[in-house]
Amino acid sequence: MDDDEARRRVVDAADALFYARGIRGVGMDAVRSRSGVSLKRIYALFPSKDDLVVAVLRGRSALWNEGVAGAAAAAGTPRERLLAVFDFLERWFCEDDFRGCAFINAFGEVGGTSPVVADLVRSQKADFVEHVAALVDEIGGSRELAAQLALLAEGAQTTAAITGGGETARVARRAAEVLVDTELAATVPA
Amino acid sequence: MDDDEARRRVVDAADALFYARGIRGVGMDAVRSRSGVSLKRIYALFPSKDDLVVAVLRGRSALWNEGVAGAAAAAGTPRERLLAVFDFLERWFCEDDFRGCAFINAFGEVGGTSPVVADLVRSQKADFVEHVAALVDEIGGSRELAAQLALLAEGAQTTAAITGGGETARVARRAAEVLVDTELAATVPA
DNA sequence: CGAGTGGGAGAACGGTCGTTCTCCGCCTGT
DNA sequence: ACAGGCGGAGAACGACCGTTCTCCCACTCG
Repeated sequence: MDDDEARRRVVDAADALFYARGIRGVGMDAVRSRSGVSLKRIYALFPSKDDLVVAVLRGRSALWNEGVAGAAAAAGTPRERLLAVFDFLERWFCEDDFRGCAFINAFGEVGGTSPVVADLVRSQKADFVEHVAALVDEIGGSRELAAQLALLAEGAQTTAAITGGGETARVARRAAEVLVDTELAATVPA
Repeated sequence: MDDDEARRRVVDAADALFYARGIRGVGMDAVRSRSGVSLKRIYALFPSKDDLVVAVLRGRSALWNEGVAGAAAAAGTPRERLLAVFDFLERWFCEDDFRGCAFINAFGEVGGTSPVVADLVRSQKADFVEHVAALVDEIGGSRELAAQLALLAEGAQTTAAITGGGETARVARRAAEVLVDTELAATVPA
């Protein structure tokens, strides 16, 4: 097993454990058992648990950006591209191990004491707003509309985490449609 | 100092500490130092840390319900009563120690391992949706509208926690106005 | 085939956790 | 004044944490 493979296994194991039990709720021994990589090797790859946490969040970030971009790419019209994020959320919410947004969870748990995690979460959320803003721009929407849609997406994530169910994503999508169509009607009154 | 006073001090201290550093990030010694109540007495009042966590969340729940109801009561029209929750959020977001919704934070941190916390958070969020639904009912809105407004409020809380700033609440409020007015125009087309 | 080395398993270490216990000073009742 | 017990301070305890270290096996290279 080369370093890349070991790294991947460790990050995957840590991601699943952190996500299920919280960061402080999992010890490095648990990461070792699940990944099958020795403690010595883990510490050779990640000098501290904090570094591992950062690697896990970076991985989540890449996965999220890829998923959101993919959902947009698969849609036809600019309006559908914008709303596609909520379809992506619905698929995600229905996964059986769904437990909310890992960034929000991490921020709530250690954001107050770990500046590196707090910054990472902040930049991830800022990236998301930028993504939405770019799609909103395609239909001539305002930056405020982008912020509103992002709010809906965040709310859907936490609500789905707590109350469960993919219906939450559809509720958010319908709200988003109203906001989008209202803005479109106002700025381009046919 | 009687038991009620001691209980209040312990819960207040624990609330502030848990909120700032996360539940697992604060030891019982820290609760003792901040509350000025001896460890022995704390354990006489709360048999375990879990019981203390539950008491803290119940206190937050009471405070939240009271604040939300107060904001609604202070507003004039039914529409303003419904939107008042976002004004309440704005005032809250601007407090300098604001760090998001304690229920969401607790759920993310220990919801996966502590069923009692998970249930408490679920019921708190369900109560909030009921509160919104009652206000929505006053203006003849649908239950879906209530869910959408709740989503906006949740999203505003997490977004404000991460990116900071009370502007988030105003963005959410304006989105809520669009949703409310659209529904009103559809069901009661003057 | 035999010396050297890299990596695995897991013990060890210092620290902190939640919880309990010990000790002691102080109030009470008579 | 004095016995008795209540409650406070904080030491003690066992468990677990993040991190490091030791030991040993297995493989490489000559």
